[in-house]
Amino acid sequence: MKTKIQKLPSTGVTPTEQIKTPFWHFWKCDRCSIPKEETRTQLLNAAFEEIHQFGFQSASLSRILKRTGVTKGALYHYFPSKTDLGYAVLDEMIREQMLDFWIHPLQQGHPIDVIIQIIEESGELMTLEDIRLGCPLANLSQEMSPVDEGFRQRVEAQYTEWRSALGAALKRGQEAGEVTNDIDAEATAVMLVASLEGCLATAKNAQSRELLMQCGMSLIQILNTFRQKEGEQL
Amino acid sequence: MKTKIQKLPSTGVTPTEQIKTPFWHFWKCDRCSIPKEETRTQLLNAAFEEIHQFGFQSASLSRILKRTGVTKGALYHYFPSKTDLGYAVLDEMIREQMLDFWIHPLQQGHPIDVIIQIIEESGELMTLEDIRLGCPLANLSQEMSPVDEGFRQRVEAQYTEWRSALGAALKRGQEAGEVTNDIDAEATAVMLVASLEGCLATAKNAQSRELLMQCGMSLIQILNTFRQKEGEQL
DNA sequence: GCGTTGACATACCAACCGGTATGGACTATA
DNA sequence: TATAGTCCATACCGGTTGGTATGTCAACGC
Repeated sequence: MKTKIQKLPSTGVTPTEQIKTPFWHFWKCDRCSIPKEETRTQLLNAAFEEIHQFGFQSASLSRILKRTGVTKGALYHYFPSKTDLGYAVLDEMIREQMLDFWIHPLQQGHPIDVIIQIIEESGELMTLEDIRLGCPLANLSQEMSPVDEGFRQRVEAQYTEWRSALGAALKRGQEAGEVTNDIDAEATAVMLVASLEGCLATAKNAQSRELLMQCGMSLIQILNTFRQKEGEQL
Repeated sequence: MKTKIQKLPSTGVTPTEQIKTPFWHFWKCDRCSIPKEETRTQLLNAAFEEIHQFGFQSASLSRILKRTGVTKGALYHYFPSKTDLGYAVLDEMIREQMLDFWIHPLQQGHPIDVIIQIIEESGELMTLEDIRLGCPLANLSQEMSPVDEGFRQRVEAQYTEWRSALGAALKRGQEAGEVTNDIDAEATAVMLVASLEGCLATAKNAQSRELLMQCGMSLIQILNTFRQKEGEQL
């Protein structure tokens, strides 16, 4: 059984600032759960930020080294190449947040309620900077999928996991009589992920929270049409 | 009044191959309407392809020059910088196809029918290569919006135009009693563009036509719920 | 004929890129 | 105490980048 991060008792102090960051915000991994800040972790964090800002191909190793104060020798001690550094960011940092943010919450509760809640919360909590930089997974996907097969497959694995979790939740909802049988759970999951990422991309280019909210609201409206109407359980 | 490209009388010869390429296919501008292949046009075409493949930042001027056989002197004669070359691709090539593909068709007909038709046609007509490379507008948006304000604004202008055209069409449909008044035309337009680009991005990373179709079908299903039900015109 | 202009061509540049070779400090083990 | 392995640090490398300075040459105006 996996332990999940819970809301801490209000001590008045914000602890790791990792608590209130949902939705497309799911990647906000910065300095999350640092056992000790070893060189590798530092590099991973800096690489994440660099890639998030400039994309992978335009990410500069020397800039990463400058940020961290780490030397090139150290970097190439831990990672055989720039590409592998990118893979590590994808596998270790981005994936972790995806799990916390979507996969785990989707495992229980009324699926439509859960999804809507994640959307609403996150729409409010995202900073403009978050909006401006966009979803790291989507960024890497768009940039790297035609260029590097390794990236493509890793990203695809994460999207597949996301879609599966959504699809399973919807199907569970259908069996529980909470979700209409009019929809194909799997196809709807595909569409939902696409639309969510599309909303993020839209807001990113517009650098507009308003557009993000508007887009989210339309999605929520659609989600509500997926509810099983009262009195027509099979 | 603008003249539109029509289906040519069937002479058995494919004329400019520009005819059957709808939907997210809308950018397929390659060698479209060449008055004479002057150097500038050649550069523009090659730059488009290079950027489409590698993204703008990783697009290589020397590779563009190699492809075209044009020299660097010529390039810098027509374009003051790499960035301006990118702007030109955006403004002259991508925009043209956006107009042909979405803006103009949306100006008449039953809006929902028109949208569905574009989706269906294009889902079938896209090649795997098209899917793999994704929508050039979305690519540039994702890559450049956080990095270069000039790109961001130009891309945003095109998205705004697209959304406006969709929103206007939906509103027209509402007034004509074809589209339900339950939806907010503008918000729905925002969501539609987001979802369309999301579908494309999904299929791009998966390199899967099947996923594209699945995603498109879900969207079409949603679009159909926007139809005004019979007998409840106000 | 003569100067100007547009349309290139050639050569060159500093900056930066990812990557590597070498070596040294420290630690754990034999 | 010798040896091996980990964890880096420094110096260096060839290749590529976007950009520029200079030159050429035909066309055109006068």
